[in-house]
Amino acid sequence: MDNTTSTHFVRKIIDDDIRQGRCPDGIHTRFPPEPNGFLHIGHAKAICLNFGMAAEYRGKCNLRFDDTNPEKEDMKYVEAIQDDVRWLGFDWEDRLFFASDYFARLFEFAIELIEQGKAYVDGMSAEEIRESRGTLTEPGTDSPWRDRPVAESLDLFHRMKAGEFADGKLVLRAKINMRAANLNLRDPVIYRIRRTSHYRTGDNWCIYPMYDFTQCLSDALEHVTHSLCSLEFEDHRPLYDWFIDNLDTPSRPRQYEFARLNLEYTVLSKRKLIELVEDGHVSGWDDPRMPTLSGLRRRGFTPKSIREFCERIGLTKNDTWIDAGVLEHVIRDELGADAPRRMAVLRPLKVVIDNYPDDKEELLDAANHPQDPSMGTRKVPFSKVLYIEQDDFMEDAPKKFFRLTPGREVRLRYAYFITCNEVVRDDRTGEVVELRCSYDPATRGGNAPDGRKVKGTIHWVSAQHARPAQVRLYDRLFSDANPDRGEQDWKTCINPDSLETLDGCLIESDLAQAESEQRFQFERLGYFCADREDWQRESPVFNRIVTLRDTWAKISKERS
RNA sequence: UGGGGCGUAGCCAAGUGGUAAGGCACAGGGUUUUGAUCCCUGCAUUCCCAGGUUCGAAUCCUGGCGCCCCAGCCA
Repeated sequence: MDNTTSTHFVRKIIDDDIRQGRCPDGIHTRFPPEPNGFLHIGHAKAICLNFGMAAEYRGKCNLRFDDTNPEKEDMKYVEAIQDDVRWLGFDWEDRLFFASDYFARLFEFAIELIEQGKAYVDGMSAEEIRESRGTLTEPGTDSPWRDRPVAESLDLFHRMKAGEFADGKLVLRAKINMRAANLNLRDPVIYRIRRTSHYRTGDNWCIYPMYDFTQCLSDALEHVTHSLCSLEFEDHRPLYDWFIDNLDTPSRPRQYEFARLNLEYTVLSKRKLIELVEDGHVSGWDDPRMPTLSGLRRRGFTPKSIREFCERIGLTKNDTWIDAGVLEHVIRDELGADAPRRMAVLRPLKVVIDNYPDDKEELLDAANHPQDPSMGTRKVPFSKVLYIEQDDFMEDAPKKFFRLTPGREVRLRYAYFITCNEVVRDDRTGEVVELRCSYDPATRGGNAPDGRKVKGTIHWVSAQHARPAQVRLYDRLFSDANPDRGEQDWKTCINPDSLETLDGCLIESDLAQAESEQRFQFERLGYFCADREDWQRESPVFNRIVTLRDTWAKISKERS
């Protein structure tokens, strides 16, 4: 295990700030989601960073909903987001905030700006504003309203608030510099009229502040010391600082930017995730194939594994694409150590042990975790008719196949050595429907007293004791590592085989007693989780979280 | 042709003038009643390129090149 916690650049900044005595009251961060969608693994990176730094430096981290756009936001998202942050393992204590709670303060700040002659009410249309903004290479031009008297702007702004103007008729703009090389400084709009009911403030307001104005001032009001955001806001930092420098704020926060996460074989843009949900490509925000936290949770990922993932991917300003294998690795690593082992047969093939008494049954000892005796053992019932995995039998087996094949002996895990003597086929289809085998009573438990070895060990269940279950096999949602690459529409590379539902699975009987969200290793297959939504004792449903590493699959794939 | 960032292995990532950490992936070997786990071993003569400074450069200087972001009354 990797024990080198990196001193990434944010830690260095904080260390330096502390050393220089810039944070006398400790460090204070915040996670500021907009409640317009569900949180995904990319947000987890930000959450772990913000709450993580606060915890590490014994500071505080607020949860603040950045809800300044009533057209997109909704209460159902604020609830889902809180659930997800809590599930991830973080606690904002009594510091649950909403930017919308600051609307009155923000309005006052705007007045303060106008009074200083640093903001003005503009009467140009959205199109006119866009045209006068200039381009990347050409400067913008001043609005004819730019030098409107302070008193007039003040009056107009109050009347905007009072609802005297139609949507889009007027805006409040910061008076900075229309010729600035940084477009964000070309007199940005800071308030717009939007006669839309807000999910929290209702119809109290018909003017709403913009992000740039809201974010920095909210940070200042909350005494945030380190405002961590993603790289696309780097260009906004001068604006962030401009508001703070020009207003009488209770504190002086600083913004720092890091690169957002890109993960192979998925998409992490809110717009695209919404589209996947709304167009029915997935069953919902919590579909186990989704990179959302609720999706990962339903799939069976643990909060700890997500946190570990966020630790491993590092924190820099580089554009990064994280290998899908990293996520698989962290969950295998955790569950490999923690998950109790059970046997389950996903695609059953009937096996009859001819020389085993018809009505006999016995209970065999099986370890719940071979590497961790403290997890104990259990009794597994054995009888004449069993089921094994179809993949564990091959009629014309290549040399390297060391599972069951006619005439060869294998071990049934924790049970007996068996030999396949006869293959029974369906008369019409020719399909193998049953294997007739014999067992060696001396090999009870899986060891031969004469010391003979078998190369293969396979899992099994007893026909009369096993319970039926549905198992859902998940694969990556996209067939291309980067669905946005090239000209193609990202939706053309949605993997049509990302979900396979298996209905005739047979599981050890005690698995049917599991609680929803309980995780197990199905030996030789992978890690599985009792579905959070659909699990029922009468009809168990398991989701495959991830397979075990499978060298054989690799070998057999190379052969074909 | 503007501004802001970023370039160290297939993917992440340390390193800040003293001779390229670590993880993932991959390959080989050992242990094994899970083809799993675990354990070894290998995996950048070179840090985007080219010059320069220096006894010594991924680190400093100069000049190139490449990639990402910005022209919402979104965040």
